[in-house]
Amino acid sequence: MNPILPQFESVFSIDCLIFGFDEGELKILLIERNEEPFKDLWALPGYLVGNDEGISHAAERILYELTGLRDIFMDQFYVFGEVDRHPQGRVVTVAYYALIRINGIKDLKPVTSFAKSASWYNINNLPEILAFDHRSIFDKGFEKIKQKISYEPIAFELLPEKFSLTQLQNLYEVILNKKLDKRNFRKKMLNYGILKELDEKEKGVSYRAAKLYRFDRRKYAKLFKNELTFGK
Amino acid sequence: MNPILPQFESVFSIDCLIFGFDEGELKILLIERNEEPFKDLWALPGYLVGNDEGISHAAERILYELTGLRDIFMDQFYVFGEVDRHPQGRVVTVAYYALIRINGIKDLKPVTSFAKSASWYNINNLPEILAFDHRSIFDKGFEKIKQKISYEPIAFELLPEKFSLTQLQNLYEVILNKKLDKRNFRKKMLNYGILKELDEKEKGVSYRAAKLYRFDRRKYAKLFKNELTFGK
DNA sequence: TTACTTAGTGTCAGCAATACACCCTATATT
DNA sequence: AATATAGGGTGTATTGCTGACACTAAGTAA
Repeated sequence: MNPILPQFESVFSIDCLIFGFDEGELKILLIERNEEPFKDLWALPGYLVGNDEGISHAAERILYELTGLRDIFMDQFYVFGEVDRHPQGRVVTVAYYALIRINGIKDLKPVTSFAKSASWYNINNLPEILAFDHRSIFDKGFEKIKQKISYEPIAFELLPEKFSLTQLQNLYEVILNKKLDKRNFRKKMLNYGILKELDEKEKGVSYRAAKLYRFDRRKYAKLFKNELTFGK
Repeated sequence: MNPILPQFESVFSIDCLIFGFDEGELKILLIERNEEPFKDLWALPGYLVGNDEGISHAAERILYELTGLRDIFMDQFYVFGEVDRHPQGRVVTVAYYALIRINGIKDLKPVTSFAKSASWYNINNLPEILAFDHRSIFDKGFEKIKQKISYEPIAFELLPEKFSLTQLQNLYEVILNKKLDKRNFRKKMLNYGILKELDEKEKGVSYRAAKLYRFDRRKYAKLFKNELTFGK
């Protein structure tokens, strides 16, 4: 029943937490495995690192192969290296998160043979069981994102180029898992001075259209002064 | 000149940034290599992870072998996995930082054969050249510590159990690399309510002795509410 | 007793964080 | 044309934290 796969001594892999924000929901991309072990279970997309391939290169390659996307915001956040985390040998995995803009690309075709499908899951509604230790990887990565969103402008990586303040606030609310006050949120965001107000408005809504903004990377650089809590 | 060492295909190692605070200076522990490659150069203490050994276990073991210390505050902070970072093969290294209390243990005897000595270096006065990519590892790790000290109570891991506010402030100043105002620092620290004032005073000083404090882990738990910047 | 060295303390101003509720505007419906 | 609907957009008062700033207190050593 369980076909014996080639045994390996010690290899590295990359596993990716690919976050996307769509229709007010924060989602991650999972693949349905088509191979043992954990055949038919959902897993984080990931793959082995080549023998002559740098870790960060591998991460970008694997993301590209799965999503067709390049130049994506991604960073490693933890290494999972317990001896028994892979039933067939020693696999140390470097976990990355990636933040992508889901525009039209909701349904990604799995490119790799070991997956039979890929789909987006709301982070509050993941499959009960994930393959390997992928549940812990998710937990740890989501924690990081939560922390990071409070002091780095990662939210903008998840939104379209042009977005409304309401969209931005929704994203913060979903990640932080709490309601924020609309007036305070806007005051604070606009005060940072890192948003550029555009001459455009939302389209296709059946109510008053909201102004659109763009993240101003240039101005953001200035904000780097507030890195540290202590003043004098 | 350069003896050929056994070639390996793909292994992983741990490298440790071991921070200590002593006599008002922040230091890290370096070893002087006794083996090629980079013989006679200074390097971060580290070693290969065993084939049947978990990453975190290896980190603790390696730290123990080098310092004789257990139950130390340590955490991984980054993986360095470029193909050419080790001249003799593919070595992916998981970098950890560890924070230890230097009490009497200033001079550690190297336990491993590949080191001929170990010593503490002031972080502002490291050797010009470190082995491998250890300089980048230091830079990245020190950045993390800097950030972390502003929102997690890691400073206390570096101080003795009982410490004065002046000691604590010195440590912050050294890590953040700036002078802090004494009154503001004390006000802020004491307001957090995570310090327990003791009935003891400094001893052996030739001036007015300072009150000693202890970090109150229990009360700290409460402070976890301030994790996120947004209130309502 | 004096000199020296570090410990220890309070206030004010400015700004950011929070709490809170109503009118505006674009579209869809009748 | 009038009305309903749904989300867009706005201001103020309070409170608490941050940061600037300088002198006295206490202990030791000579």
